[in-house]
Amino acid sequence: MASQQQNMVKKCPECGGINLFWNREKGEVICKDCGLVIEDKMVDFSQEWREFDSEGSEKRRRSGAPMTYTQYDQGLGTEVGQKGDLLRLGNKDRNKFFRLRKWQYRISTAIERNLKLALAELKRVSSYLKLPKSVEEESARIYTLAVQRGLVRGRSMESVVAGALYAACRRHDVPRTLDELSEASGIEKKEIGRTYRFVTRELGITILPSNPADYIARFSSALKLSAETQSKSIEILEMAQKHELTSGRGPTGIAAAALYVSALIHGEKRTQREVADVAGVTEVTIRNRYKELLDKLGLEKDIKKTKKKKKR
DNA sequence: AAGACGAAAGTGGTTGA
DNA sequence: TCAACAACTTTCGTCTT
Repeated sequence: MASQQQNMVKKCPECGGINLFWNREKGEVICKDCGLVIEDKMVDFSQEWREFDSEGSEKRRRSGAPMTYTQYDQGLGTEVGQKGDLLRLGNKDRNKFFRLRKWQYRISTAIERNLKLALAELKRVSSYLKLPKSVEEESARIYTLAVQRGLVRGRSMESVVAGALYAACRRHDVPRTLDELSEASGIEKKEIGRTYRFVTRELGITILPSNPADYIARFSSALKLSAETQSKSIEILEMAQKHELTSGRGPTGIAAAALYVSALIHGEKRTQREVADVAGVTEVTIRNRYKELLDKLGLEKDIKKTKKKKKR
């Protein structure tokens, strides 16, 4: 959880300058000395407050007691308001009772019902994808905000749930591909992408382009590759980034190609088809990236070496 | 026969006038 | 708002192992 906050950038890795500018809108850090855009894992923690401030001051009371967004009533009781219960309560609890009822009163029944259904769906998809609890929480929060803003209108509930999950995955550096979300939720890929973009834009959530390296571990284990192959592919990725082969390209394609090359080098050959399937890209894309990697990084020798070794 | 490779046409999204 | 554009996909034919 805290890992994302730990590696904040203090110095520019390029020129060592400390004159850094944090662009909150884009979630980027820019070095004013050399102009380098430092891509660091960064989460904008500020918008949570902005969202609630704009809703009204009374909502800020949620700071304090831990609440969970994965329950539609946020962990508070649902049967608040039964008059019979009130008589049995002491003074202290009576205050609590009034607070809770006041809280609940503010939530219209329509939103409540929507949330109840949506969060059930969210949990279903989340457990299907084996997502960590933190991501589930985050996506539930995003969805709740979306509902409060009326962003669900005109869109299917399921697609917004999928969009929120996708956004949460990206923010927590546990990326799932759109294909995986699509399979788990039964929503079309482009629909998820659309609502994802819409929701994040409307809520002012900034999301960094996902890092290809984040995919490696998952793809690697899906292909049953060795740990050496895995770490080699990370090395390849780092080299590729230095040669500016990664910008503008789909991260999954790059990760897949790096893994494919790495597997060749270590004599753990997988077909392009196999790698393409787990990465959710086509063989053609892998071929293109693969070719670029060989051209710019001069990896041909390494591959030839392992071929010769095999013959002996 | 299966996998690797490459060309051509199509798709959805971004960008710039 | 529309057209140009880049990245990626689909499809299909050819070459290699």
